[in-house]
Amino acid sequence: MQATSVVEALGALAQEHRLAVFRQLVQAGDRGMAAGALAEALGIPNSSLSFHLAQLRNAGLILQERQHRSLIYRANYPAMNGLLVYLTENCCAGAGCDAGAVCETPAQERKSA
Amino acid sequence: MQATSVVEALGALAQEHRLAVFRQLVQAGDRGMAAGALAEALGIPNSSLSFHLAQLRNAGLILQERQHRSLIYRANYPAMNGLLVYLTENCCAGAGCDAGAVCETPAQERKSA
DNA sequence: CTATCATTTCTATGAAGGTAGAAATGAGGT
DNA sequence: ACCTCATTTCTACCTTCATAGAAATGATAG
Repeated sequence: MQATSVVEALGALAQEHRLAVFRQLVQAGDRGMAAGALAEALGIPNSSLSFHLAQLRNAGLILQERQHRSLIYRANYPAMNGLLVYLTENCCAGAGCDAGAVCETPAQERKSA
Repeated sequence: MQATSVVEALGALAQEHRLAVFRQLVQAGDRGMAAGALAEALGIPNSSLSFHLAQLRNAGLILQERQHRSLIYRANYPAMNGLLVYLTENCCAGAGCDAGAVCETPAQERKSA
């Protein structure tokens, strides 16, 4: 991962609403959530939410997919991991720190569970 | 860790220079670095760097300590871990993701090594 | 107590980010 | 074809952030 995209990703997360959106999607898992559902769940006006979703998407942190009438958003887990790894790279001058992926893409719950 | 402080921490890191500073300190380990050394290493004017250091410090990501004439800065590893953990909390709707501390405070290199 | 050095605060200026109502878009259903 | 609904783009406003030179601070050494 590159410094520029890390800054973008961090900047995308460094905002109350966007952090809430991202976490909601992280917790929603592979199933994702529609823009409208997010807006209602978090109490954010549609136009504002749309702005924030665009930022998160532009930063590569979330993925968009149309499903019938709604646009479904999902967390991009590999991107999140890249971020975490970047921050801890070469950590502590090599003093026994293990920096690795924290969360792999969930595979075992494709619209079942 | 609380949402507000997470936003602050992410905001602090979401800037080219501050991210560079933080990584430099993460890599410097427990030994830390003086403000002047950082300014020179990263090619940032003193006054600008001071502004950024204050932001990082205010966000709780770095620690300050006077050592003779210089102010030494060190990464706050527990704070960093809190951040990483927060992002991955309740990850993937409980689909087998292990979110935990990635880097503990380095203990084995106190001004030796 | 004074000189010196590292660092911070002050200041002004320019750029970027956040908000939310209203209008526009674009896909689906009938 | 038409209507409807979900979502996005447009717009305008205001707030916050980044920058860096110059002056001020605060600690140490002599």
